[in-house]
Order: sequence, then structure tokens, then C-alpha cells
Amino acid sequence: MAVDLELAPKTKRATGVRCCEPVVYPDVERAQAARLAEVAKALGDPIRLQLVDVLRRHAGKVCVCELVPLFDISQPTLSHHLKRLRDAGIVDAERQGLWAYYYVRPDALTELTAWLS
Amino acid sequence: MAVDLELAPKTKRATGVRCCEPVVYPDVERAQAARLAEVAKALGDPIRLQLVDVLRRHAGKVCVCELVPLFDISQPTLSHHLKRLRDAGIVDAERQGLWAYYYVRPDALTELTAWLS
DNA sequence: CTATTCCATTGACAAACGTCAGTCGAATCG
DNA sequence: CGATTCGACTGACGTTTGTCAATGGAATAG
Repeated sequence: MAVDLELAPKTKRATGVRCCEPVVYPDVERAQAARLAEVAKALGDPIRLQLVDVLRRHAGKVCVCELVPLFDISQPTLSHHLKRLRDAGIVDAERQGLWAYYYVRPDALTELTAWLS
Repeated sequence: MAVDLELAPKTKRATGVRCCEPVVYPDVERAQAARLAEVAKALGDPIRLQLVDVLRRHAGKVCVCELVPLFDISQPTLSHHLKRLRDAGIVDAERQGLWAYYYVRPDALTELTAWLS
């Protein structure tokens, strides 16, 4: 994932001399950065982060009706946040009759965790 | 950080019976979630994530003029992203004469890393 | 002093986001 | 059947975001 920047110690340069040569950034990097940023973005809201936190603490699946009273937001708004987490691939849902059960997808956060560590 | 949700197996309930009791969410949680989400949000853009990635690979400080050619964005836009990272406490800068050197603040990502792990 | 270089800030704009009230479909109870 | 419940979706709203062109301000070169 590295970009080999030459970290030349900056000294005074003559006027008209460019500061540094352009460095090509590998496209592979960009694809991974896009994936990582997408996950980070989905976690970039306090409510969504708490949702993931609650879901992660339960090995099993959690009913939406249990999540609603945890937050001071309307049910449609919570549903919207859950959809955003679903779109980011972080959680998934399973309907059983009238209820919907959410859970964190295994390995959904491993790439981001690995990058951070 | 846990919230003790009772994960009662859902079964059919009589009409008019509430699904679950409201659970109180500790305020301490919310403060930490706000901090974590702020950091995650700052990382929730591909360019900012790549910026942090580049800065992390260099133990020392990196001149802005070295960062500009890495991305297909204008210099003001890059400056804007750097400011967002500064505001989130992820990076900091140091001016030396005409140049500005950026670096990742130590421990800026430890809380998020710990939460993810 | 004047010209130049580096970087931040401003202003503007379209796009995306967080939120809610309202609604709807599906499933269940009576 | 009709009434009720769960959860998603729609439309609307104000706010935030990402981006650029233009500008400004500080420091250096000549």
C-alpha cells in the first residue's frame, strides 16, 4: 500500500524551481482507499456507530424493535441508518415474519481494522 | 461500553402488547461514540484516507508540496481536506518558513482501532 | 523593493446527508 | 373479515460536504 515518497529535506530553492516531482499514485491504492473510506464513512455517524456497537455485542441477531428505544430518533430514521449500514456491507438483516433481525456481517470490518493497526 | 439488551427470543405477541421495554442507553456511551464517529467521519473520504495513509508511512513530517501531486484535486481542496483532518485531531502541522509539514498525531487512531478490534 | 513561491481562506455551487411526518405492504391477532 | 403491529419507503426540509476559481498573506529570491 506504500507510496515511495522521497522525503528530501527541504531547503531554500531558487525561484522558478519546482518544489517536488509529481509522484504517481498506484491505482490499486485508490480502489482499496475507496473501500476503506466507504466503511469509515458509514461509521462516521454517532448513531450508526452505536448501532454497530450494540449489534457486535450480541453474537446473535437483534430485532429492530429492540433498537428503536435505544435512540432518540424516529423509527424511519433508524431504518434509514440501518439501510446505510447495509449498503456499506457492514450489517445484514433477516426477516422472520413480522420482525427483522440485524447482525454485523463477519469480516465486514477486518480490512479497516487491519489498515488501522 | 456494553448495553445489556435482553435478547429475548421473539414469539407471537398479543395485539396491543408492546414489543420490548425501552432500554436506557448510558450517556457515557454517547460521548465515546461521538468521538469515535468524528474520527471515522474524517476518514470517510478516499482522499483523506489516502492522505493519512501516506503520512503514516513516513515517520517524519511531510511537506504539503509533496502531497499535492499525489491527487487529482486542486491545491485549495487538498488544503481543505488537511484542515478537516486537523479538526478531527488526526493530523497536525508545523510551519517552517514557507513550507508546512504534516504528520499523524500519535495515538490519534488508537481509540478507534481499539474499538474495532 | 518587486516578483515569486507556498499554503490557507473565501465565496459559490451542486450533491449528499440526517431528520421527520406520512404512508404503505406484509403479517398477525381477534 | 377488520384492526393492529412491524419495519421499510417516499417526499420534503435544512445542513453539511466536496470541489473549484479567486484571493490573500507570509516568506524568500533576485
